[in-house]
Amino acid sequence: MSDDTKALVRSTALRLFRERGYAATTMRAIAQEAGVATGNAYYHFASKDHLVQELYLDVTREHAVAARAVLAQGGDLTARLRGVMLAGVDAFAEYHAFGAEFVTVAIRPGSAASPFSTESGASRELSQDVFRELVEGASPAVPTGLREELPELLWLAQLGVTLFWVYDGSPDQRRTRTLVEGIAPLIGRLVRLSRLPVLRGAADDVLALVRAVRS
Amino acid sequence: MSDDTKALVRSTALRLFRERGYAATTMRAIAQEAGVATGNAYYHFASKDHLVQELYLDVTREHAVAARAVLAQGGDLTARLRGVMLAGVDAFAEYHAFGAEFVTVAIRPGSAASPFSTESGASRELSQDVFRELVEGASPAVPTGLREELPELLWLAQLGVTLFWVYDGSPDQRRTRTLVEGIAPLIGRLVRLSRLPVLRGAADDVLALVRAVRS
DNA sequence: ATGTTCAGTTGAACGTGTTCAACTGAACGC
DNA sequence: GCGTTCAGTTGAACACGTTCAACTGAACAT
Repeated sequence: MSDDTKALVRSTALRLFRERGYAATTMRAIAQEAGVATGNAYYHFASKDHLVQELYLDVTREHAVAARAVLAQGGDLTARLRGVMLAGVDAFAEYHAFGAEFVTVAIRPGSAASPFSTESGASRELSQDVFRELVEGASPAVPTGLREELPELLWLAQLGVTLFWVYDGSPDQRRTRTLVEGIAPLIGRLVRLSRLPVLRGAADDVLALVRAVRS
Repeated sequence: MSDDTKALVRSTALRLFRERGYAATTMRAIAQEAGVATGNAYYHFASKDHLVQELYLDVTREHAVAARAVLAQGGDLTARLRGVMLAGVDAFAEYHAFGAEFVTVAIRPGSAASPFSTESGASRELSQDVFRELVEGASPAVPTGLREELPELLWLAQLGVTLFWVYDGSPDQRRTRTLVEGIAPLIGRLVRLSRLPVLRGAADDVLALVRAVRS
């Protein structure tokens, strides 16, 4: 049946991606391993990028589950951000050997696997929801002025951390973990300070900039 | 002569990149247009990425010249940062249609064209020197604690702005310019505030983080 | 003159992602 | 039964980046 074939191609592709990475996994190998013709894989998935996109969806789902477990424990913004970001590093760890390749594919603006693409909508929503929960459930509560924009900013920060992770050659991605350990309290502190008169202006500028740039 | 051939391949490639973009410029087309065999192009340049790298070097040089003209006018950190970044947007503007492709190539960690690669050393040094001048020549002077790390941070910020620029579909890259107009005074303000007791801790954290993460 | 070397050059060949005209067979209408 | 349709499937074909064994010819040694 068609649906079976599609699922078979999908799972075969994901397995090979995990085993061999992106470049070393050829469309011919995927098709052969799945027992179908190359053209058939293309009937079900428009391109190799669309298959990678499926991998992202898997990983994002894993991360969302792990992140929700962290968020269930409560905590302040710093603790929650730290937990969610570290859960991300853990969820991605399995793929670090090929992470560079995959992020490369993801960052290509035209790519289906780009975090900003229409095709990635599902992963993106899933991931942004986690950050929304992160912000909304934090106690003490995040200042109201920031509550609306912060989730998206944190999601972007997570993308930045992931970009750093790609280039991180240290064992077990220690440097990325160090970055997270440093950046979470830093963001937490800045959010707290944003209510102070001296920083009020800067905070407003950030928000105004985000809004101006988005439209 | 060999050097002539190399220069010819180089200039032909750069012309075609400018005219057609990265993907649409094939190695065969470069070779044919230059009147040499395909293999000959590979004798002089290890890969297509290495040819793109030559384009980056050109653009970086243009940007450095424009940036130095801006810096010669003096000014405070905000004005200088704004000027240098806007000069960057202008220098890159010609390539915006294909910018996405090129940055994609650049960001691939293994790529010769990556801003962090050994091969890009020349462009990187050139560009980082500009930001060092930017910081050192600013008046009022940048706080001593920041003076050492800030140039590299600003260089990274420029990379971030460039990444944004890639995705910026607005006419004349208005949104990127808005981003620069907003982010320059923001950075300027934060640097000024970093001396205040309330922010002193956060500023130290940022520097400690940068150093911890770099090693 | 003749032989030797080797940087420079050639173009066919390889494996890749992707396309596409052709084929298959189950489902459906009559 | 029979014809028609079309989602699903096939594998050869295309253009690409890249490799490489073979060739060229100027420079030099004998």
